[in-house]
Amino acid sequence: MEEQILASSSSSSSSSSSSAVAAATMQHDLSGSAGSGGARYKLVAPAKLPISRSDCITIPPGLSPSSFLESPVLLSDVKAEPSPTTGSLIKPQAVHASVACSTYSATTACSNPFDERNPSTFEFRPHPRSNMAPADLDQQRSEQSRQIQIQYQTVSFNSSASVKSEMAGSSNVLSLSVPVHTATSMSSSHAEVDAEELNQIGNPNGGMPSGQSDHRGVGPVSSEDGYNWRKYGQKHVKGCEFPRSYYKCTHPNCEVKKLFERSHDGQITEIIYKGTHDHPKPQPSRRYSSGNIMSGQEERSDKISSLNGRDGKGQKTLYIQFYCGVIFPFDLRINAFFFTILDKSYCGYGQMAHSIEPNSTADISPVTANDDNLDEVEDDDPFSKRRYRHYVSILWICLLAKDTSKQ
DNA sequence: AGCCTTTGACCAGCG
DNA sequence: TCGCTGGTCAAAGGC
Repeated sequence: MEEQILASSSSSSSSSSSSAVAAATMQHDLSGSAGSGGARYKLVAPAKLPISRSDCITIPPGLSPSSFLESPVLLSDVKAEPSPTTGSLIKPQAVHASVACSTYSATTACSNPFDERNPSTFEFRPHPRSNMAPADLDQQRSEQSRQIQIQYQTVSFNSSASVKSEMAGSSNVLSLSVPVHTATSMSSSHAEVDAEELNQIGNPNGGMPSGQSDHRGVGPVSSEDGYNWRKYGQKHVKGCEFPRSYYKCTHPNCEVKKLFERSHDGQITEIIYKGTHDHPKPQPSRRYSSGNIMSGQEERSDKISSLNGRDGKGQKTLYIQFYCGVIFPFDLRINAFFFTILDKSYCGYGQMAHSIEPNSTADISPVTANDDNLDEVEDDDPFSKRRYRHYVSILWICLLAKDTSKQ
């Protein structure tokens, strides 16, 4: 099998490209961080990216992701909904392109509105339209000292569809390094890569099966790229600070392998994919088993029900997962929008830890797009301009939270 | 029972 | 041939 490392260190051309970027800018620079004492990562610049910032949908200054919640959305079942990126619809080229562009800009929007200076972390600012009671707001203000924070997990951008096609043409091996700021209290800091859409795109946690440094059996430590992987070896490679783990795709006759290096604190420092899946992603057989995908209704209700949980210390830990998607008025005949999740990894996965007094009645209500917008979708006039005013809109969804407190 | 991780041993390529 | 290295195998054990 011809194998070749793509996106390996640093092609100068990529570093000069403004679009190349994302991944590069999110990489921790290893070479110069020897004295930092922090996590060190191999610098693996992305391959040349065919997309450029200017070509993409851009988010005007001052516009927060929450603004996109104005977009109409049909989100009864995100997973099942046919859409250009779920693979259940044949995607017109134009639409495909817009997905790729939106992907990029969405990523940009993810970091910028929260903290442009530090793409790795941002503060979570509850949406003003959230159904938080005034008392809750007061409490929220009073607790600024323990402000809700989300550790934002950055991932490489070379997982755009455009990149995929370029990569697929030249090699079936992808190597990338991803700095991942994992939530220390949860093994499931994960970003997800739609591997079926993006084929072989590395994802830190994403592809992370239960690693040896994970707490086995605790939390979703699954193959977040949608495929199932089995670890078949681990080796400490010379020159590498951390051991390298070897994984195989568990699908019969699938020869795809992936390697990744993981630091002691759980951070993924390098991922290498070898081969290409010649099979669709397996259906998740159980929660967290593969890609932690459940039906939208099921997942939401599950997370909603968990919102009120607290641990023994009165600490309430919420895990908020951001989704970013594109809405396509794909089929006017059936009066339906198709919401396509662009991949959570583009948007980040964050942990929000929020302290709530045991006796407090304050509960944080999730900022959901679907709640606000379903009514809009149910507009009487199926062809109203209002309905389709956002022909292609980026939508941010805060898909509720997961509480890790013991029930 | 099945699937997974762990881990030492084994194998192949290379200088 | 030998030693080194990266990759893989497979038994054992956990979940």
